[in-house]
Amino acid sequence: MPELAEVFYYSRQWVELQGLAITQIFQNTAARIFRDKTANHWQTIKGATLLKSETHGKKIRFIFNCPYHLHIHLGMTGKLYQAPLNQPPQKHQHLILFTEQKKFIFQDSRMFGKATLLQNQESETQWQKLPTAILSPAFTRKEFDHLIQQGKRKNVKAWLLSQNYFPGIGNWMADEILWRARINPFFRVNEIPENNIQTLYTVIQSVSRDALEVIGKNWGNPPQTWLFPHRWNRQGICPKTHQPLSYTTIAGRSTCYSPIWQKIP
DNA sequence: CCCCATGTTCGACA
DNA sequence: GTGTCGAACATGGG
Repeated sequence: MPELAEVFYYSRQWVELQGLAITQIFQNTAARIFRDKTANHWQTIKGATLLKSETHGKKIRFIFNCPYHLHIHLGMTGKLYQAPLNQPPQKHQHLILFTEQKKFIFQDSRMFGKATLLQNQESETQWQKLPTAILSPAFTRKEFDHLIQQGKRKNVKAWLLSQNYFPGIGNWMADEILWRARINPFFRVNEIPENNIQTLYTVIQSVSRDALEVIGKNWGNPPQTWLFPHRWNRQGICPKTHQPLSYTTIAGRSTCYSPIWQKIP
């Protein structure tokens, strides 16, 4: 489920961990989410305190006052939340950080997510190497043109889904972006009409911003003026044309678009 | 039973 | 080297 805004939302569910000392750790060590065995020093965060957390695209990291940082990727079904200490354990809770007051939980049924403990220096190095965030001032039109050059032969949807280029964009965001920019998802990047390029550049940023505003803060429901609420059932109606939406598979992902609105020239 | 799923990675192939 | 495609990962929902 999690894309840019959902990942941010979940990262905030652990915000109250900040300043609390971790008294105990529970790990379902057999769970696939621990498959990156870069460090096996999980017990060192026992007694540590969370200083801060941050997200970048779909990645989250937690910085403790100890030699290791916790990196989390939520995969398809991962979620972070807190619960009272006396709440009985639930299925698929693979990592639990206990404090005196509450427990902080990483739950993931399909286990495509990941939890990794990285030495501070290694964590820093990896974080510095991440691509330009869409909402950072460095995401300039010039930078965007560079990404267009790199992706020109690719299918536009596959290109938007590349985390190296557009960190945080996932399947529903890619569809929302192409719909708002009126670009047909079957296009290749170099087939995008010239006068749609600037729109696309703008829309990538506005969809990211809007998603964070609506979903990132309180998991609100996006308005009916977005493609979002119409794309889930197979009989959606385009809010622009009031005609049925089309459903197909592109780049191996389910794709929804409005055929007249996102017309082929 | 069937098909589908908001993610990523890897191998096969044109 | 490029890009595309399908499968795989593991589970639950309709």
